[in-house]
Amino acid sequence: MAIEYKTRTQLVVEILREKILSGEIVAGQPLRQAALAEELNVSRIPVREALLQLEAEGLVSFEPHKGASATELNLDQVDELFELRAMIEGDLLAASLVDITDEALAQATEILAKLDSALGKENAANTWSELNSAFHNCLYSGANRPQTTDLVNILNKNADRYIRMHLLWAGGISKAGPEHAELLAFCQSREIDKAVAKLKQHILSSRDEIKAFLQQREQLNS
Amino acid sequence: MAIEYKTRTQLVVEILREKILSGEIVAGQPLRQAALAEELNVSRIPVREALLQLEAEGLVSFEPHKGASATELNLDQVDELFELRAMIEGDLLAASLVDITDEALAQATEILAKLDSALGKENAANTWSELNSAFHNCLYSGANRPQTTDLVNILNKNADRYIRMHLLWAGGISKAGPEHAELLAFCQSREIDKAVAKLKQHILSSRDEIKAFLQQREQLNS
DNA sequence: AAAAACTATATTGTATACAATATATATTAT
DNA sequence: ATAATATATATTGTATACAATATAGTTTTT
Repeated sequence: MAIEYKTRTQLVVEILREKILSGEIVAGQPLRQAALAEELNVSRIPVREALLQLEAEGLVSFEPHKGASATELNLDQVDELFELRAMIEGDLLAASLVDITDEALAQATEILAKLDSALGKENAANTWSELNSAFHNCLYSGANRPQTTDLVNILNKNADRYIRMHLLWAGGISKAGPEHAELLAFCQSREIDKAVAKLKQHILSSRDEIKAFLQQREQLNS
Repeated sequence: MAIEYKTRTQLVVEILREKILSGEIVAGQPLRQAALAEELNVSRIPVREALLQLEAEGLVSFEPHKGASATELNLDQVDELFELRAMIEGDLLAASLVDITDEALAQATEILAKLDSALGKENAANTWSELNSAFHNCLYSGANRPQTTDLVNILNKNADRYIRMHLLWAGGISKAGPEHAELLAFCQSREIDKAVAKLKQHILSSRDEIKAFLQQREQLNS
């Protein structure tokens, strides 16, 4: 595997994204360019460029002269995000299943096995969300819709924070395991309608769990 | 109306976006940072930041160490983009019509009148796309889905290039006028299903016209 | 004391200068 | 002559320095 030399901007993007997704950088808290630059041993230029890119991903809000901060979604926004995902990913899956390869399905099966075994272990949240994203992307690989796939991945990066938080604090998406297996079964038998329905239900049920968790936490803080 | 002082980066974003949408900057042609900086009387820093923002909008592709260029959509990508729009905007309209205000509908009627009268005049492409976007946003205003609305606007910025090109070179989206009127009528009578169907058909028919135009132009160049 | 005006400070925005990388040209080896 | 290597040039990436703006604190005014 060739080592890819990245620009400092790219490195900063990756580090900051991970910190936001993992919750190390708390939403709402201001992101001072100078402080980040010193911490990461770069100048403010790559930090600024990284913040702009993260803003495009929806993870950061950047106000001129005021500064940047990690974005925080309220309950309504979580609702909107997951419903958008359900619609777009449902459509993408339908398009994909028409001519998905057996190879892609086999790969999805492999990833699913890893996913299940990852759940109990340490550092579960990080590996889980990576594998989860790989699993879904595998199922969408037949669609041949690069722009839609990019969009789905951006939306997922946003949802990822909440999924991870839920995994860490509440012990995980309880129904995700069996739902993934059922989804994959419908894909393998090419039952498109059932697969799409299962996928949507899967996304919306994780939405419900996350909303319930957020609501509960909100009450504790008030 | 208060004068808003903008950063140089914001100004450069607006100027470059307009140049790309209007076709002054041809797709594929490299965007040299130094040249743009000199032309716009700024340093390369705001130019770089502007290019990054435009990349997030999908108007520019930015490769590390290689440079930036305006993106060019091929036929498949046009297809994908417009189908994505049809799905998302259809859903958004359905949600909006449930509790859209009479005020918003009245405003849409006003904009539609301006749209029709703008078609013949000079500078039609610029004002048309602005009014067109305002008209659609008006119809979606009842949905109260800020994230989806943002997304729709980004997708529209991308589609806009093709719509403008088509307006300029081929005399316009021939069916847009009557389609808009029919769409508005269904919205006013709150016939949600018919309105959504009309909207989707409207978006997809503009896709067809644009694809036909692109195909024709491709044959001329080969 | 409350509001307004004026500092001082912190922070962001941008120009300049230099470093790193890629591309084009020239040189050498086969 | 062609391919490979080396050099020069163009272009991008990033650090530093300075300018502009916003914020916090202070003083002045009412």
